Amino acid sequence: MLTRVSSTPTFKRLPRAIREQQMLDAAVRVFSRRGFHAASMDEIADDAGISKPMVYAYLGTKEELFVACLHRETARMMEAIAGAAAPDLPADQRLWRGLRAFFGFVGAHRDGWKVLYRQARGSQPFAAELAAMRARLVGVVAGMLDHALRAEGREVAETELEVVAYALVGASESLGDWLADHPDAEPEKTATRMMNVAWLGAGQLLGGVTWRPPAN
Amino acid sequence: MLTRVSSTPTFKRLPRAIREQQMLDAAVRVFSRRGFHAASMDEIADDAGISKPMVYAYLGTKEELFVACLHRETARMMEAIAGAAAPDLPADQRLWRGLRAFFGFVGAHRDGWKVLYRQARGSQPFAAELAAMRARLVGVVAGMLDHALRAEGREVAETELEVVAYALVGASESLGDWLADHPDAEPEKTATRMMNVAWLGAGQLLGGVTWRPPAN
Amino acid sequence: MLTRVSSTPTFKRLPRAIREQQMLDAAVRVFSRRGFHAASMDEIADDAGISKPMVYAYLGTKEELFVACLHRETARMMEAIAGAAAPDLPADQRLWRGLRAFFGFVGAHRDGWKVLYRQARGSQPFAAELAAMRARLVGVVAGMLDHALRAEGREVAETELEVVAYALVGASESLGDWLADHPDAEPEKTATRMMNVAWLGAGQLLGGVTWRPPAN
Amino acid sequence: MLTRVSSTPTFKRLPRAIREQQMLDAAVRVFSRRGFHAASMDEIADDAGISKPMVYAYLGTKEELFVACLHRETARMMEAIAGAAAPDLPADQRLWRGLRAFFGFVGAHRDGWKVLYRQARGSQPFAAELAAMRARLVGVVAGMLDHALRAEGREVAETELEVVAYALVGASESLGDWLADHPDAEPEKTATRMMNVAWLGAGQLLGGVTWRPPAN
DNA sequence: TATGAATGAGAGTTCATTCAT
DNA sequence: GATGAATGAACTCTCATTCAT
Repeated sequence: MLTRVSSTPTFKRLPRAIREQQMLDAAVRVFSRRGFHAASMDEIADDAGISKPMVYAYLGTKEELFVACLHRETARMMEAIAGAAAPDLPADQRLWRGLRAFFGFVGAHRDGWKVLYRQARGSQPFAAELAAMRARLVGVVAGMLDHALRAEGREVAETELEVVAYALVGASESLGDWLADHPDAEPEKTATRMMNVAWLGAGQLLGGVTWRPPAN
Repeated sequence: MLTRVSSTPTFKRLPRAIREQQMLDAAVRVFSRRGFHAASMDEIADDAGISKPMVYAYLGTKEELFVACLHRETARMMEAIAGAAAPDLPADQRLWRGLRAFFGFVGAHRDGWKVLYRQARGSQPFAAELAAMRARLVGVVAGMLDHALRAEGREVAETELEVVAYALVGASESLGDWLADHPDAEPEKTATRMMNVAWLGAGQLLGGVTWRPPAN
Repeated sequence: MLTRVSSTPTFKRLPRAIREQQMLDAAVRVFSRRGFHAASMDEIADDAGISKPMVYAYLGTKEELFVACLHRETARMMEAIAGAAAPDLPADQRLWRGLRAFFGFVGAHRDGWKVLYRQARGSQPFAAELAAMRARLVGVVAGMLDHALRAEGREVAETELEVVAYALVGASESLGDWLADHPDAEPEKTATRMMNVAWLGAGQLLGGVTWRPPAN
Repeated sequence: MLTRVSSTPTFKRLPRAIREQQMLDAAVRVFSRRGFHAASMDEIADDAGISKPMVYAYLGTKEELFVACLHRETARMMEAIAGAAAPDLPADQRLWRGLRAFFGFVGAHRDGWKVLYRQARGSQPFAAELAAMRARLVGVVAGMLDHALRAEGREVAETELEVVAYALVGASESLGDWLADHPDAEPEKTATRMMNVAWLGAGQLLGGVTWRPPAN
């Protein structure tokens, strides 16, 4: 029930760009708290301290609003990672810095991460967006592995590489998700652990060691 | 007058036990297709070929229905895995069989998997259920690693082990998710790949090789 | 949700007359507990230890069932009162015995009374039934007053009498209602108090004393 | 093209305060017509000439809406009575004016009265509200009696007084209910009759005359 | 620019009632 | 005589979305 509240208007007539960021912040918060469907435009507007029609005027439909959140968070994350893993570093350095940036981002933007990882996934309209981002990540990781591999004069089928990369990305996502739910966990430590699993496991593969299923 | 005779008579008045399974099947299908919120009880009832009130009479609320699905699918999956990874086998054998069972299950019950992995996760009321299952898996995997480790006279802090196990489980889940979306992919092959990453990576760790973050 | 319960059937294949009374008992209980609308045929059948179709077979529609309850309780109450207030007694004796019987009935059949007084009243389909019963009571009371009056050689317009009688009946109903809600109250005492108000007030009127509104 | 001009434009976009009153009016009408359970929010919205969501937005749940009606009508009635029966008048004057105000209110707000008297009573969630109002009335009446009594140097046990007051209030309610169902009845006349019963009956009691049950 | 007022459409849930066995 | 299985129809409540000011 709508109860009348005499609210002291905090800031009015803000320039559009700022209002939009406020709204996106609120939307990310609410989507992360409730999930896409359970989130209501009312709550988002409230949380942004603004009236519903403004949200529609600036960011459009609920779906469009979610996509906008997705875009912003995706961009932020990819930027953070790309900025850290400079392509001219040696492979292990790149991987390490990438992981550190990734877990750093998750730790600093837990809400954004939940939106990205938990809401977008599985909801048909947004899965594509997410898949694209993951594909880019997988590509980058596969590239690193391939590079390191060639440096040692070895070569592995592309599919093979991709699955390994996919598994590494998946493991990182899971650990990231775990991090998002544990406010006290340290991103840096988590990154180190992931690096251990990733680099050593991959390293073996790259070194030519392979496990093969038994005959039966 | 033309009387239609339906060659396949839609069976009516079925005993409860059967109807319940039909409903759960339908529910799993619809939840996997739409997600929890977007799924409507109407669609589930329709898909089960029965009227809505029966669903409520037998399986209760939408939430309770979802939990029932969750239970059934979780149980099925854990059974499949536990049945395959007999505890008296050597660690690598257990891991391998467990993974094969896991990917086999995902391949055979893609809908069930989506419900488990994509819907339950992140939706507050169900996350706990899921987390419990994952915890059991992580525990089992950590146990395997620990066992293998001790066999070689080595030891690793429990937390360390758990994070590694968590990463392996996470990677498997991601690969499972990927499998669920690629109808043509072969579960066995996916299992093999995962085994490679897991066993080799873990093997290194167990062998005492460790990666350390650089000074800066 | 319908949960399967393996119930040990208490008595089966009872003769119709008994089953009907069981059902009416259950119905009165449930209607009194929940009110007409909030009561569900399911709960009534359950409370009677019988399946729903039997209720329909024996007592018909929910509305018909309620009317049946109404009839039975009304008849019981009128019987109790009529049996006590023999027409050959002096007026004050009749009034006193009638009141005692009335409050005795309410005290002994609190559920029945609630059905009568709280549910039937105001619900269009049943109000008539109730109004009829009240009319009979009012008639009896008015008759008593008239009789006593004539014995003293006085006379009062019929309308006048009826309103007084109506007020007395109303007061008794209210006190009855109060009694139904206070399990520890003593019916006899309540009857005495009502008798005081009724007999003295009426007595004055009958004695020719009248209160008149002031000029303004 | 024929453009219709509605001479009485159905005003739209009314301010909240007005709409709320319109809704309450409609709700009282419908609740009185159908009873709480049988009334549907659809019908109430229709009757108010507005869409359902507005009702929910302004007045909340069906239950809350009913309570709001209850509050408004209770307040109105108590105000009418309290305003009439000024405490500095002699007891009989107060009683008379109170009764006149009461029956005047019932005559003028028949719908409101039905809601108060017939729906709220017996429905668990609202009975308390009603009981509170009745308790206040009973208290006031008992106070009047006590006052008049002491003026004559007499005294009666509190419980005794309360039951008498309760009976008087009950009688008035019943007469009020009768009035609500008889559009042609005159409130003033009904008040006079009630006053007769009340004042004379109470007067006797106050004068020390008492009726006692016979030995048997 | 900004918002209170307003609604169409639909979801979950329950219930009286009836078959078919 | 007795019941488990089954449903059409309502009803409460919510939400994304849009006017009109």
